[in-house]
Amino acid sequence: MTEPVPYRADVTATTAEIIRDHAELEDGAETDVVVSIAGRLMLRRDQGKLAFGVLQDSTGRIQLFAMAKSTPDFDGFTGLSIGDWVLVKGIVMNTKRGELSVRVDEWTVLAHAQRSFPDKWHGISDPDIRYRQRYVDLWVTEEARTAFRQRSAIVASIRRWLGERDFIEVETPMLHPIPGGALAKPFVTHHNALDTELYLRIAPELYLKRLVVGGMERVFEIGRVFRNEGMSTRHNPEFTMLELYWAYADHADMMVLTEELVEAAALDVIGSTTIDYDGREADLSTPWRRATMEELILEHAGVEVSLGTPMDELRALCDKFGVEVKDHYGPGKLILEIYEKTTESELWGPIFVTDYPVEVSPLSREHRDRPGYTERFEAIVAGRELCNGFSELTDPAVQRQRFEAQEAEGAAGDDEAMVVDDDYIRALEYGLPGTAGLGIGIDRLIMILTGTTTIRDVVLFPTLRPEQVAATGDVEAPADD
RNA sequence: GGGCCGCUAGCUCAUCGGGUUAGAGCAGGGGACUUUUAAUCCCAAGGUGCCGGGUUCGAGCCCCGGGCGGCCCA
Repeated sequence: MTEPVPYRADVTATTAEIIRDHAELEDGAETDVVVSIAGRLMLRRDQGKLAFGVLQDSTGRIQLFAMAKSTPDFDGFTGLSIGDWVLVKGIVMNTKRGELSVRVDEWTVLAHAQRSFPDKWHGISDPDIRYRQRYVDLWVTEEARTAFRQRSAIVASIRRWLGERDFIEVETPMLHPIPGGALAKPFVTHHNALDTELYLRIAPELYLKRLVVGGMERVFEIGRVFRNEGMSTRHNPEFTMLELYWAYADHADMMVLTEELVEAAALDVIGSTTIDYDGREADLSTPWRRATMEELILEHAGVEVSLGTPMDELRALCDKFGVEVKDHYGPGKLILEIYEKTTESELWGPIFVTDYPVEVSPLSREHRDRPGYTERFEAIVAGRELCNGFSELTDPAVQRQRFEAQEAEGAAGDDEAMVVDDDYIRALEYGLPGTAGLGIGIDRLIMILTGTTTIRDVVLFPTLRPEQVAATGDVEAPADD
């Protein structure tokens, strides 16, 4: 047992409030304003019969000023460790050198830091420690605090914006009997009571569209999805997705909504539509450019392709560009592969890439003017794939064919292919009006708006290999298998 | 999965053509100091050099295997 800490503390002010309310205080002046503030002691400078400290709370930092003649247990105060939580009560004052301070007239330890805090100047530079011990990183890394505060603000802004437009927020299952709604490998788990396999959702899509069938004309969900795939600076196995569905609207409406939503979030949180990202600028102001996938392939790869292009020609192009293809790939898949290999990484955006082939878009409705293509778009913003949206496929018979085509791909070895979801088809049979859908990667959006190039810097606890430190007492060693 | 790079004290980093006892700052412990700003000064302490093999009279350093991380690629 270590020393007990108080159950509660009476805090009357934050450091930010004090700084805001006393900006004009003259050097050496004292006020009669008494405050109680709490936080961690981040720095301490003992000076004989005086001591200075820096207290940090969730809003900022302020100096503490202690005097041997007036601070109770002065020696105890100067004996505090960096990282200790303290409650300090005293007047607001300014030192002779003009540093706004709280005089330590009373103080209480709220918790002792039993472990040494990181270097007070360099902080933590080891990314592994930053991610594994976020509880320390958040104290010592200003950028981390800022990023997560902004993350919260962005999500709140999106919720508000959608609420103002009569979208209602829902929560659909994360445990799916059939993984669906995206082309991705799921995590598998087991439900004991039902004795059945369940999958962590790879997308909420099919449930949300069931809700449109159920009469929820404008519906959205912000939640975690899980994909059992590799990790990188832009992929975490679990990430946050916004999906929304809008009855009576089509993909063109949805592109307008998308660009307006992103613009609004940027203005709301960043205060600007111009962002610096990875040393380059992007202008998020509406409208964004729209171009078909094939137009963009022509621009960037210099080749003209379409679903009418002979298969051997498409295969030859894939070969030329170094794309690995499988025998069962149709022309739509080949065009997508060419796009991804030659064009996608060249795009900076914001831009809507439109008219994806039916073959690679099993849930999208066929384009009203271009057979074989869909009314689907993805947005590229600051070189990142940000979202995916389309006019939803509403015809149950066609949806069944698409699912079956997917199953055939699965049989051919594609482990990301979809399987038939009979209940979803049953829902469509009850009638789904023309509806537009959208999925936005919230983590990616936050990266773009906050200028962060690693998803791990916008996810509080990114997925890491489990730590295995035996004997140090840091982490229990896992039992041998 | 492949390539490159890294791993030294709680944290940030040194050290070397293989050579007594692996250094420093910060943090932590002692002490000095009545206006500091990463305060300063003095003292003491702090290490399985990621792990396991190998080469060598001698390995933190060279070689092999493994672990973890980063970046790039698939």
